[in-house]
Amino acid sequence: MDEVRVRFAPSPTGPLHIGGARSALFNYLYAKGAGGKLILRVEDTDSERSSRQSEVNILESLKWLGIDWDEGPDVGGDYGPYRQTERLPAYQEYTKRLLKEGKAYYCYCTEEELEAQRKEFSEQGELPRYNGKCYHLTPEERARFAAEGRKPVVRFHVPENQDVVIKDRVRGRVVFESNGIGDYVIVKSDGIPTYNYAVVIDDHLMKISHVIRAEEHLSNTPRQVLLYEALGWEAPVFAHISLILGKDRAKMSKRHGATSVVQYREEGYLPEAVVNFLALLGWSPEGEEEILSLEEIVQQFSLDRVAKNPAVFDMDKLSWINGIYIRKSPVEKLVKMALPYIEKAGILPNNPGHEDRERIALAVTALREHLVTMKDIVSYLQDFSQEKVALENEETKAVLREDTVPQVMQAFRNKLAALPEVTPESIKILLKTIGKELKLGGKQVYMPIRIAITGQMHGPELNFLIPLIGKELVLSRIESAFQQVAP
RNA sequence: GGCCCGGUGGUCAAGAGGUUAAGACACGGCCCUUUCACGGCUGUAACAUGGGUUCGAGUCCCAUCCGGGUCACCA
Repeated sequence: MDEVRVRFAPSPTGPLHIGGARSALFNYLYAKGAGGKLILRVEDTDSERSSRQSEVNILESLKWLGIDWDEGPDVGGDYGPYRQTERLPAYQEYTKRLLKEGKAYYCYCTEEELEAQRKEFSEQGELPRYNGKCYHLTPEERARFAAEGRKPVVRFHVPENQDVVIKDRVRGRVVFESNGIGDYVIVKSDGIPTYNYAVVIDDHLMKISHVIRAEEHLSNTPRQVLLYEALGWEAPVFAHISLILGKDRAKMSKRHGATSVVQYREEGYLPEAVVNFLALLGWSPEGEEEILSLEEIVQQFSLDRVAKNPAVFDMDKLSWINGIYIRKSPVEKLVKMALPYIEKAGILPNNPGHEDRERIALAVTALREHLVTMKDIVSYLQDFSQEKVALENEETKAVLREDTVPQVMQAFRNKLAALPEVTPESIKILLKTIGKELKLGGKQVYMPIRIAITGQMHGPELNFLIPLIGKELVLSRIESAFQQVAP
């Protein structure tokens, strides 16, 4: 069997979309699993919207996710260049051939004329498509239009009454009728090929064996297949994976929240978590374990287990997976991840010293079980740096008014003040001692202290919390709490 | 609207004619925990509808309904 060569071919018109990331991932998984190559090709033929900035964003997002490629605009390869705008001569050659063989023709229709045509078709209740008018142009007419200064496009002449068959690895055999497709533009008036044309030439020239892409491209595929036939080339194997939908079951878009990979990175999701989640959208492992590393997914991945139906993007599950990865990560790594958020929030100086890092490490250990994303750590930290505390509700106040509270708090304050080193260990002993000395257990000791320090009935373990907030703040916070229940 | 794809619990998703119709997230309960969370156990909950084919249909066929995609000198 020939070498497996797949490609991810984004158009650099914006940041990498989460759906694009999934397409890239599936291509990567398939390539790796088959010992093949992943090619990255930039489809920048939309000169209006393409930008280098977007291209950089896409490459960086992919790298962040851990998806790497064997050939591409940055690393080169034997089948370059890997940007379509740098491949113009290649397209021109085939355009000439198609023109010569009468399989394509120049079209001089203006936008107004096309608009009028479309209108006419739809008024007659017919499919609004190109009527083939310029196909019949005589050389004289063409010359006249050219003399007028009209810049022509090149249209592909679609053969009539033909079934166009697509062999799709996930959908099976899909058949379209050629009559439903009007003659379409393959080269724009500025000489740049359109998507449907450039993909075909590039996929062929780059020896792409499998085209794995989103389902939205399925309706385009017959146009491409027709081109393969006209050029006398064999089409690659297609695999159209279903779309990712938002909560309302419409294609994922901005109004569904974060759609770009960078947004997830900024929100504090771990790349391993995003990749794991994305893989599970449309693909399922054979076993029951769903928490899988990229390597494990590569091992298990198969197009046979890719679902046909679209998948709703389930934020809850992503959060759950991210939490799992946060808990799995070593503290050091989490500290490193947390740093940018903390710096940005201005909680700590920009070049945190050893002590600050210690403190963050403490925060991470105290909070890791509670975090959904790494960004969440900021609001906890901000809260813990306040001098005062707000009692959450009436219940917390009621607890602080209980009879045993004064003696507990007095003991706590005294012992804390006398404590030379505030560490999780020393606090743990301190709290135990209070319980023993006062012969009070459980809630009677821990709850008032917790409430007096945080204003809330729930939260991380006290022995972490107290060193994290620090002796001074703890004392001032306690004071502010009791002011709120003073008679 | 034409064409195309799809339709198993709220969500993801196993299932390749014969199963008590997996599992995961979410939700409820219990346990653990001096709180919450984490973790463990457990529960509620699904084959869109109607016709066929078959001894037997979630699985095959057809229709209907519903959802989505696509119909550009965007990709």
